[in-house]
This record gives sequence, C-alpha cells and structure tokens, in this order.
Amino acid sequence: MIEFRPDLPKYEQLAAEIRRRISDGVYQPGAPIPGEPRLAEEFHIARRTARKAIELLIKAGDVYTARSIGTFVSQPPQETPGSTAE
Amino acid sequence: MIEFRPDLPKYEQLAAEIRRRISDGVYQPGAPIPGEPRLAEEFHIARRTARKAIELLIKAGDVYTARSIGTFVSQPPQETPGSTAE
DNA sequence: AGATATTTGTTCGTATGTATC
DNA sequence: GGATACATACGAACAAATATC
Repeated sequence: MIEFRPDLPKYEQLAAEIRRRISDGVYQPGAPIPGEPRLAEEFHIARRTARKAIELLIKAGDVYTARSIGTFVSQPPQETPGSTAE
Repeated sequence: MIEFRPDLPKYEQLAAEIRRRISDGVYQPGAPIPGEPRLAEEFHIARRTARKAIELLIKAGDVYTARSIGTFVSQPPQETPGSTAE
C-alpha cells in the first residue's frame, strides 16, 4: 500500500505553529509560552512530542527555557542598529 | 551500494562494545551505563537499535534495567562457592 | 521548617510506519 | 517474508528546581 506523507511530523507542525504565534505577537518577547502539559493538551499530543517541538525552537534561538519555571520567547536580535533602538 | 555483511548487526556490535567496557571496568558493577538516548547519540544509531543491544545484555544477565531510571551493570556471580560466600 | 504542587528535564517501555537487504 | 534499522509517537515514571502554602 503506497503511503505518501504529505504532512510534517507533529513536533515540526507544533514548532511552526508556535513560531507563527510569536510572529503574530500572540506570544511576545520575554513572555512565557504555554507549558509543555498545556501544549500537549491543546494539540492532543504527548508531552514528549510537545517538548521536541520546543527543543527545535530552543536550538533555533526562538525561545529559551528556565527549568522549573517555564519557556519564554527570546528577545529578537536588534536588526536596525542605527535607529532609535537602545 | 552493495553491502555484504562482513560485520555483525549494529546492535550486536554495540552489545559487544558494552561488554568490553564492563570487562575493562569502565562500567562497574552496580553503576549505570549510559542511557539509550546517550548510546544512540554516541554511536550514531537509532534509539531502538541501542535498546536491542541492551536487550541482549539483559537476557545474558550482564545488565539490568530499572524503568525510567536507567540500566546498571549486574553484580558478578560469586565464582568460588566454597569460600566465605553465603 | 516542612509539605505540596508545578514545571522542566530525562529515562525506560512500547508501538507503528517506512525502507532496505 | 523475515531481519535489520531508522524516525516518529505515546505512555509512565523518576528527578530536580522552583514557588506556594
């Protein structure tokens, strides 16, 4: 039985969704994103799978986690060093 | 790429390597060996393959595993039953 | 001080699907 | 078809750090 797999793994889909929410300002820099148990529940996936999505985001520098505290959106790198930013 | 099998399966090779390390005292009786994720990473194999190697060692009595905890080197059987052992 | 709950971090145990030999 | 091997995924449990009561 031929079985293509047009969709990405769940953990990649979740990582993309979280990135989308960061881009949209739903999750703002410095603010926490939902915890692993919450994400697992919301997306109907295992906690370990939610964690794998977060691990992708950590490696990419999009978020950082503080153990026992939570996961937070990284501060975006200053892109216009000549402007009023400080 | 034609691949005869001059070598054993990876999981047997890994099992042999772990046995070697036990013999050499790198992994000592009662002490833990690296977990499946660690072995998979170190030897560049899938976690499932690392597990198969450990399963061989378990069947042989070389190690034992405690779920969610880790895998440990078995205590060697007393070989001189006539001595102070009881 | 002690106990409890929460959250990240990690592990073993298991199953499924895919691919190759 | 079976054996090997990989990636994905769920489940359960343990561990450590933190916060709260």
